[in-house]
Amino acid sequence: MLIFTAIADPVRRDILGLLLTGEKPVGAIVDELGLAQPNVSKQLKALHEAGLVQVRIDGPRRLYRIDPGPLAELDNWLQPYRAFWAGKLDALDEHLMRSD
Amino acid sequence: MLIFTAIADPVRRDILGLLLTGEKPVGAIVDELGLAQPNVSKQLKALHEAGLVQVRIDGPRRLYRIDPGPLAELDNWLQPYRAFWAGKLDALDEHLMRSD
DNA sequence: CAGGAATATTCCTATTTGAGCATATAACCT
DNA sequence: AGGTTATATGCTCAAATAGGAATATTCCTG
Repeated sequence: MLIFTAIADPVRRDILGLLLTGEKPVGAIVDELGLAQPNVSKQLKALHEAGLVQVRIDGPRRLYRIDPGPLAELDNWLQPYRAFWAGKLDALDEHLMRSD
Repeated sequence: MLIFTAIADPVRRDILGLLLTGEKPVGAIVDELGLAQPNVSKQLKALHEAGLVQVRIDGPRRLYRIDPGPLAELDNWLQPYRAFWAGKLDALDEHLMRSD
């Protein structure tokens, strides 16, 4: 699954948000999001296939954590567009630059 | 439509890519992507509803251009995750910093 | 105002996908 | 080994959506 498709789902974005504070077992995500466990597992599988999370086995638990690789790709995709919103500030920027 | 959903579609990403070089009429996008005109119009509508493009009427033509607002939001959403891939370079970064 | 070019809209269909539920697998403990 | 906890998988259904084809709308020109 592509990064773009992976983050299109709000549940998957919520999961990534939770993992910002560090790796978590599935159960913790289920508790915090109030969703059914099978659905959380399925979205975690999707995130894993997209390369957005990695798993670490800890006894009976699976600890999921963020793998930022695909997010860095997204950041890279975004790059050429940055000129557009940066450009909106050009007039101000150049004014300030000249004041230096 | 949310920005995340809007950029999940490859055709819509292609259209945004074409608009990087400036505003274009629908026909130009149709020619360059080799897609049927109604489909291009539909995806442009989706992009417009997502706030990703703006339209300017020029006679019988509609000139579409990028509106970077939602992309800036995406950039903002990405922000907390940057620490993760930046962190991967910390060891190297700090090493280089100390060399200065 | 008639015709033609550019674009939008509608209808239909096939595919995808997320949720719910039931069930299966895996690991730990005694 | 048996029971319990943690997680994954399979099945089915309903909703969303992209594409194709036909049609409608808008605007310019003569």
